[in-house]
Order: sequence, then C-alpha cells, then structure tokens
Amino acid sequence: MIKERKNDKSTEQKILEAAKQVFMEKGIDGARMQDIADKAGINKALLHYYFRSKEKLFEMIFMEEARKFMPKVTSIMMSELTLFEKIEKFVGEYIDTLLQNPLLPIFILNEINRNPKDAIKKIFGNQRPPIDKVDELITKLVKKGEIKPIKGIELMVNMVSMCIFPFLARPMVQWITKATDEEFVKLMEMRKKTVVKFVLDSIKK
Amino acid sequence: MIKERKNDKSTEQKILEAAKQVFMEKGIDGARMQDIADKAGINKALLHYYFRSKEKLFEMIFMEEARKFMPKVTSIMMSELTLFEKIEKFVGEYIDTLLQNPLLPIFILNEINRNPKDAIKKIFGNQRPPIDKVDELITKLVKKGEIKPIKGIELMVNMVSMCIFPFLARPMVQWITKATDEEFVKLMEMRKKTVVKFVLDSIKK
DNA sequence: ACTCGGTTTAACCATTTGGTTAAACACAAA
DNA sequence: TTTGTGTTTAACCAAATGGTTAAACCGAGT
Repeated sequence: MIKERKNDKSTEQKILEAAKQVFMEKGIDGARMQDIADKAGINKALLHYYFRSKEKLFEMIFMEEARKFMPKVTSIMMSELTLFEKIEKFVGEYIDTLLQNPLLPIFILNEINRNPKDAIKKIFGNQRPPIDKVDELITKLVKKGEIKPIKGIELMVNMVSMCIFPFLARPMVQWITKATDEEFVKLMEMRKKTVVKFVLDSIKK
Repeated sequence: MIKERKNDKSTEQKILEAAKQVFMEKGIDGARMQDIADKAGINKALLHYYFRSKEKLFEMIFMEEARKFMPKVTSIMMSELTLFEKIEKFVGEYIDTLLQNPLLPIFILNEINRNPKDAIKKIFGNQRPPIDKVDELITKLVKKGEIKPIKGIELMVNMVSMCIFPFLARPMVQWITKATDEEFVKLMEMRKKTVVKFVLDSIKK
C-alpha cells in the first residue's frame, strides 16, 4: 500500500463525495469551498491541494453525474426489444436511477441552463439520441395497426418528463400528498408501473 | 402627475423588470445587484433606495412569479366543465402561461428546493390543490365506464410534468431536435394538442 | 424663491470568499 | 535515518460583493 495511511476512504474520495453533496444541494454559486472541506472532514488548504479551484472541482462532479442523467437511452433504443418492452425498461431503469440520485435532475438542469453548450456536450458528447430509430419503430407498429401514430420526440419527451419531473418538484409533491420521504419513494416505485401503463394505454390501439 | 418626470416607465417598474430578468437567468446566488442596477439603467445607490436588500427584492419578484406557477388549477378543477374539458383547458392555458414565462419553472423549482417550506407557502398559501375533487370526477367516469381507473394525483402529476418539463430542459430539447427558438415555440404550441390527446387516449376506454 | 423627493456620483465599509503560503508535523517507504 | 508525500495550522491576500453615506444635482409643485 502506498496511499491511505489512516483513513478508510481515500481523501480524494471523501472530497468528491462532500463536493457532490454540497454542489447538488446548493448549486455552484451557493456552494462554499469551506462547507465542502468541513463536510469532507479536512481543511481548505488540503482541499485546494487536491483540486486547484472550485471550477475544477465542480467540473469533476458534473462530469461524473452528467452520464447518469441521460441513461442508456441509446443502448435501450438500439436493443432487440419490442417498443413496449423498451418503454417499460426505460421507465423502470430511469426511475431507479433517480431514486438513487434524487437531486440529479435539478443539478443537471441548472447547469444546462447556466451553460447550455458545454453542459450538453458533457452529457451527450456529440451524439444526439436516436429519435429516428424511435420514429421507425413507431411507424412499423402503426402500419401493423398496433398503435396510434405519435411523433418519436413527443413520446420520448412525455416519458422523460413523467420520470424526472416528480423529483424536481419533490417538496411540492410531498406537501400536496402529505407524503413522508418513505411514502414518496413508494410513490415513485409505483410510478415505474403506472407511468408505463399510462404511456402504453395512450399509444396502444 | 406627481411621479415620472422624465422616464416613460416608473423607476420602480424598471427595477422590478430588470431584477426579474437577472434573478430568472442567474438565480438568487448568481445574481448581482450591480447587474440589476445596470440592466435597469440606474445605479446601485438608487437600487438600494428602492429595495433595501437583495433578499427583499428577490422576495418581491418571487411573490410576483409564484402565483403564475400553479395556475388556476383550483378554479379549473372546481368549474362545471367535464373532466375531458378540464384537462384540455388546463394543458392549454398552462402551456400558454409557460410560453410567456419560459424561465418560470427553473426559477420556482430552484427556490422550492432551496427553501421548500416558505416557497410552497408563497405558491399555495395553505390551500392544497383539490386532488380529492379530481378523484371524485374520475370515480364517476369510471363507474359510467368512460375511462380507466387512475389516481388523481398520478393524472395531475403526469399532466403537469408534460407541460413543464420541456421548458426546464429547453436547451436539451432544442439541441436534440435541432430546433430554433421559433421552432421550439411551435413545438410547444403543438403540444397543447398532443399532450391533451396523449392524456385522453390514455385514460379513455 | 424655496422645498422636496428622486437621482447621481463617488467614495467608503465590512464581510465573504476563493485561493495562497510557509512552517511544522506524521508517517511510510527507501 | 532520510526522504517524500499527505496533512494541519494559521496567517494572509486580493477580489467581489452587498450595503451605506454624504454631498451635490435637478426638476416639478408650492
């Protein structure tokens, strides 16, 4: 062993976790380097020793989280599943991701609005999600008379909206429904089914 | 006339408009009083002469915008319209509101996450949206065999999600679809119909 | 002519904040 | 023992920022 003299987690890891928490809760402007240092259990000097600047640190965190935001849309859409199966898989996996990263949406969307070009590049690279493929799939099923026509983009936007929005508006949803944190989680678990049903009911003939 | 010696708009109005713009674009933490003063065409001294502090000014703006966020849900839901008509009216009016206030969602949701209790009180007062009424409406139509059962909260969350989310993720949507600003607006105009159809197709039997 | 409130100018202040520095320390590997 | 690296301490810095102050200005109503 070279590193890790005393602490279980490496210091770098502790910093990254602390930074992630603080940035997610307060945003880059609201976050304070001191808070991050405190939460990581170290001092500011060491924080800057590891990550030269706030920007750099934020960059790291954002890169790490950006990939989670638009999940394996492409891989799911390119798979051999039927459209119905793809919808089910997409919604299920996405809501699961969000249950494990509840603050991800507001974090990412803020950065997208602050800095669209860079943020989008970091999320998608240069590869746009394959909506054409969705359109093709839909066209086939429409011809077979199994579903009503709908634009791929509309279908995708609707699905993503229904998955993400409840997490963005979580405090509101919990207040309106008087739900505890556990109940909110249950609600989202349920939505893995209800959203799929909602979508399928809508497009099926 | 007592006021308005030289300027067309009253100074207070100019400040409020400038502050609204800056706060909406940058958030309370990212906003600079100097920017607001500049955008209003005045100086910092006068800005503080009108609004004592950044907090106070933000408060004003937030109060003004908060009401727009959750529109006349109650009044629409309480009206004499059928469920189908209510859905159509709700989606149509809401998307119209958002077209005129595109940054409203991210602005409000950020404050809700920063400061849930106060923000929610300012948005809703103490009156929770009447989901029971929605449930009642649904129950009736289910008994009449006109629609499939669905929880009121799920229906509402889905509708609101599909209305708001595209505005939250606007840069992403425009990048994916290669849409200009005008095309985005058109897309949203179209969604006034497609979202309604999507919802109705889903719940109708 | 005088007053009064909106307005500007410009200096000023205190605090926060990101970031730096230097010295001392601890500990593991060589 | 020496060396190197991670770590702390603590002082320090410069810039940004919210906010204040005082003096002068200006123009409309009295």
